[in-house]
Amino acid sequence: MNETAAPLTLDALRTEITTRYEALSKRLKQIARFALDHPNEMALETVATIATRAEVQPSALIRFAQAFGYSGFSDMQRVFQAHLLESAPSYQARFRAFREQDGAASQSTPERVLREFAAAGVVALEQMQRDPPVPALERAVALLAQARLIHVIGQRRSAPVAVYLAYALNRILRPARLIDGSGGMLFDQLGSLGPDDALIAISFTPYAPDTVEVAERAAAKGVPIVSLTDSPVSPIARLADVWFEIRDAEVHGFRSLTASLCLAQSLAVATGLHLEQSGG
Amino acid sequence: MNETAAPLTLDALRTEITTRYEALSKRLKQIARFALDHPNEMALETVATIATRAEVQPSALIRFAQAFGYSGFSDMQRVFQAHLLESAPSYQARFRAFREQDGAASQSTPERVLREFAAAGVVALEQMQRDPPVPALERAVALLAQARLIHVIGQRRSAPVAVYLAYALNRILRPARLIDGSGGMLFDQLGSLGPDDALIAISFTPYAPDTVEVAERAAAKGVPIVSLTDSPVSPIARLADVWFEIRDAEVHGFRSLTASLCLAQSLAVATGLHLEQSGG
DNA sequence: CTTGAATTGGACTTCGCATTCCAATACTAA
DNA sequence: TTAGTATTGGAATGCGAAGTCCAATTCAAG
Repeated sequence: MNETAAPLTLDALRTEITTRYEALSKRLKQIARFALDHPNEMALETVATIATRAEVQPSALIRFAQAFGYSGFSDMQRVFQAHLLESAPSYQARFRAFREQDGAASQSTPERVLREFAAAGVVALEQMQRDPPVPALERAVALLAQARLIHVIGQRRSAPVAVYLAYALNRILRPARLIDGSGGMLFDQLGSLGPDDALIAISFTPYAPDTVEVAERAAAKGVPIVSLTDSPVSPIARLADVWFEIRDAEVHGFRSLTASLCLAQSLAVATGLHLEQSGG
Repeated sequence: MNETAAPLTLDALRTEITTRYEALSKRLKQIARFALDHPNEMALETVATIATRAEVQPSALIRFAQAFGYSGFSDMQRVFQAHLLESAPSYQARFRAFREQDGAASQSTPERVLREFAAAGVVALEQMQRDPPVPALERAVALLAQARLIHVIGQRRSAPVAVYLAYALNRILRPARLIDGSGGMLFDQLGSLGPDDALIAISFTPYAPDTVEVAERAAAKGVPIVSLTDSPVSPIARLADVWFEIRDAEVHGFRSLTASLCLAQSLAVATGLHLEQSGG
């Protein structure tokens, strides 16, 4: 048994394995090679399975893990799993990692809050950059470019996004109208909705009932719908012709709007450019 | 038990979950959402752990897997694991592909626009993180925490920020009122303004005249003002007790709102935490 | 060879997991 | 309401996994 502290990252473990490789016994060398060559199997398979693949005894794997300071195989396996998560496009894991690294922080100073929101926003935007919803964007742009009048609805936390879209669409000369239900006339505003129009609906859990109902009525009238929402099973996603799944981070119980607004802005500007380029 | 063949890929499973979602029972819906939202946990964690996270019974997870044609949970989990393995190596390649393509930018595709906005947002947020306006934040929080009623004004591109602030402040139980001038009653809404209140004014070049005038009238009445603006020489910065200089990036003639909203959000949440911590 | 130490194989034990099952509960329809 | 049905919670089960241990084997040194 070795007394070194067990490596916490796969990189550290790799280094450790490499440097100590020559000193290992025959069987442990065999496992070391396998671990370096097949990190994914190390992350996902059971001891028995890996033992078979590597052509060693299960117990040898436990010894190997213990030789590198882990309490057992499962303990070491976590390192391999964590690595898999990091390299996968999982922004939640990375965000959690960030917050934990931030660590000691007992108090929530305004500065800390700001830093957290900024960090969450960066992660969300990077995620969106890495994995942009291209087909949806293109279809949405085409749809919005030819609509006679674009109606926009979004309530509570989605209201700012709706307000922004209405503003931006008007600026690029696409007639847009915000359905804000002021004066209790929410559904009265729907009178003029027709199949030549388009509706942009924005809603996140818990979905505002009014938004859902507006989308339902519009769908019934054959109005094309573009949805910004958070899940494929959202009520407004299933009604939509084009829908975007937006993963905004949540800090202190408040969802960020960073990704939503970035998408809204892109939608408006891309529509504008589309019109320009097609001689609009 | 369902007789459909169990989906073999995560994409197929996602589709299956989505289409059958409405027909699922309450608990199964809950699991469906969790599975769609946290594919990585589904891949790596044990039934017991996932059950805890998703707030369901372990047995419900087995039922869920079986409802989708799998023999048990472990069977379904393999699909999530396979996906993790696939996406892990490819992510690096995709990222590289993006950066290379970035160079030869001839056309403005929707994808490019989205990427530009995301990149601009990241830069703005990183700058804010690097150089956070701590003293202003702290003074603003103190000011907002003791205001009787908080009035918020912001027009055009600043409107979303104002809408968001009004929403968020109300959520943390700080009475807030949006001055939106609907029905042409902009200045009529100022009647109740008093020195116990506070005004948050948001405006960027070219400064909306109405916003400036509201700020001026408020200042004349001795109302404390917090300004979000873009320059120390902005008309609403001069009038303010606390002001923030926000440098949001501009892409294709459209200023991003990323930094503004990040600050707005931090302001609201920090105020909320301040009240909690001081026993409000 | 012989001896002692290190390494290894593999049966055994223990523990924790996925899965089952049934009683309790929540719905639904009459 | 009430009866019947679907859904759910959670204890009980059995199985398979990780981890232990010791006898067998290999290796090194004299």
